[in-house]
Amino acid sequence: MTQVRTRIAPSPTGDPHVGTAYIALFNRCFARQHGGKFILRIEDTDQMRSTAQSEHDILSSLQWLGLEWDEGPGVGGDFGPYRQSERSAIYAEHIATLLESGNAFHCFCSAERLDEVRKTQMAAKQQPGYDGHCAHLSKAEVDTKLAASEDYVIRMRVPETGNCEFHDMLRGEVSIAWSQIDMQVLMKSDGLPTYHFANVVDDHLMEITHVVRGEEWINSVPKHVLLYKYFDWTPPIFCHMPLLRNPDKSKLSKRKNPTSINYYRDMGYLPEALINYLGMMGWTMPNGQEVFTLSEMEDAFDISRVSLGGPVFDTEKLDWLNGKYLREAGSDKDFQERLLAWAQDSGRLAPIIPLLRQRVEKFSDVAPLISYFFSGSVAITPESFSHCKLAPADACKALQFALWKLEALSVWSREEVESTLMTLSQALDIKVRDFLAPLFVAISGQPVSLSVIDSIAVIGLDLSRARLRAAIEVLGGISKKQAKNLEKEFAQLG
RNA sequence: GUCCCCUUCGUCUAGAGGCCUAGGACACCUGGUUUUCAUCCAGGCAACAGGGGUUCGAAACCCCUAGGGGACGCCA
Repeated sequence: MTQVRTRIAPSPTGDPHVGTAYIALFNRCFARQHGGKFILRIEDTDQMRSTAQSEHDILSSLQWLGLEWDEGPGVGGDFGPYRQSERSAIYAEHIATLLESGNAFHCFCSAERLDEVRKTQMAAKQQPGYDGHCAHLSKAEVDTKLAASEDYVIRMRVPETGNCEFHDMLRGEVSIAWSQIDMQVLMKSDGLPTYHFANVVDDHLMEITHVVRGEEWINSVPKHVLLYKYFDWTPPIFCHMPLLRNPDKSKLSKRKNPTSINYYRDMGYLPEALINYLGMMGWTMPNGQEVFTLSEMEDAFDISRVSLGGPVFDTEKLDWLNGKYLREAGSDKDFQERLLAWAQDSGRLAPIIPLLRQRVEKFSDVAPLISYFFSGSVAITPESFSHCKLAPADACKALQFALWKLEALSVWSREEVESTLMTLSQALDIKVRDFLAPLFVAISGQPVSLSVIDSIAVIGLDLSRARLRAAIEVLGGISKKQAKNLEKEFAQLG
C-alpha cells in the first residue's frame, strides 16, 4: 500500500487565517494517523497579491500552533521546490502537453470582452462562463496572433454534455453536469498557472494521495478530475471539510470576526487551546473527550467522524477551554513563564519603554499606564467620548475611516500609521487633536494615554481593529445603509 | 438566477433502524463551598426544520418542500 500524503496549500495573500490552521490540522491528523506525511506547499501564483511577509506569517503561525510539516519550505523533501513560483518550468512543460493533445487552447479574448460577455449572460439569466470564442481558432490563426505577440491565456476544453461523477470521502457520490463547468483558464497572460492547474500538477508530482480541503472547492472538482484524465493520471481521493462560519452562519470572514491567528495569539490564547478548539469544530474524539492535545487527536483520529454541518466559530467555548488550560495545565511556575513570555515576545513591551519613561516617577506608576497594551478589549461607554469635540456620528465616521485606512496599509510601522492618520484628518478637514480624541478612547479606553499613534503601531492591526469596531458599536454603530454611503465617501477621499 | 453541499438544544456536538423518556460540553438560571469575586461542586432550562413514504419499529433510510451555506474570476 502506498504511503498516505496530504498537504496544506496556503496562498500567502494576507493574514494567517484560522481556516488555514483548521484544514492543516485535519490534513496532518489524517496523514499521521496513517503513518503518512503532511506536506506544506505555498501557492503564490498570484503575483499581485502574494507577499513574503504573508508567507512568513503563515508559516510561523502554523509553527506556533504546533502544526509542523514533514516536507515543505524550511524543511525540504524529495518533491520540491515547494513554492509554486519556483515551479514555472514544470507548469510550462505540462501545459505544452495539453496544447499538443488538443485538450487546451490559446485564448486571445480581452478582459473587456469577457466582462461584456458575462454581463450579457447575467442579463439573460444564463450561466455565466466563457463563450468559446477562441476554442476553434485554426493553427494558422493562432500562430499569426502569437507572432504578433498578442496577449493570451490558455484554457482547458470541457465536455459539453453529460455529468462528472466523483467520490467524496465524507459525502459519497457527487454528480455535477459538465454544462456547469467553465472552460477554465489554466495559464494566465503573465505566464503563471492558475490554482486549478498548478494544484493538479503539483498534487500529482508530489504524490498527494488525499486532498482534504474546504467545501468551497467542491464545485471545481470536475475541472480537476478532467485534468487528471487529460494527463492520464490517477486522481487523489477527495475529502471536503465543512467551512468555519461566522455567528450568522456565513463563511468565516474578517469583516465579521477576527480570523487572524495573530489576533488569537495577541489576545493571549494558548496555541494548544486554539488547536483543541479547532479540533472540536466538526469533529469529536471517539470517547467523547473534549479536552485533548494535538497528539491525542492524531492518535485517535478518524476522518469519518467529521460532521458536515458548518460549525460556528464562536469564541465563548474557546474562552472556556483556554481558561481551563490556564487553570489546570502546568504549574504556577509554567503559568508565570508563559505569561511573561507572552508579554515580552509579543513585541509590545520594548517599543513602549521610551514613551513610558517620560511619564513615570516610580515603577508603580507603570501598570495603570500600560494596562491597555495587554488587554483584549477596553471598557468604554458612550460617556467615555463625551469630552470629544466630534459628535458621535462624526466620531463613528472618523473611526471607521481610520480603520479602513489602517487595514489598507501594506507596511505596518509607526511612521506609516502616523502619516496615514495625519493625511486622513486633513482630508476630512478635522483638526488633528479633535480627530485623534475618539481614537484615544477607542484604543486606550481613556481620554489621555501614551501616544495613540504609537499605541496603534504597537498593539497591531488585529487588536486595533477589534477595539475600533467595539468603539463604533458603543457610539451607536453604523447601519448597512450608512456603511454604503460611507464607503462611497471614503472612496472619494482617495 | 443556475448548480452543488448541508440541516439534532442559542452554540459545539453524541447518535451507524429498537439501548432515545434524545446523551455530553459551552452559555444561561438556581443552590452549595469560598471574607468578596472567580474557580470548584450539585441541580435546572433547552433540540431531532416541515410533510410524505419504507419498516413491526425512524433522529437515523428514501422522496418532496422549506431554510442555511458555497461556487459560478487571467483570486486562491
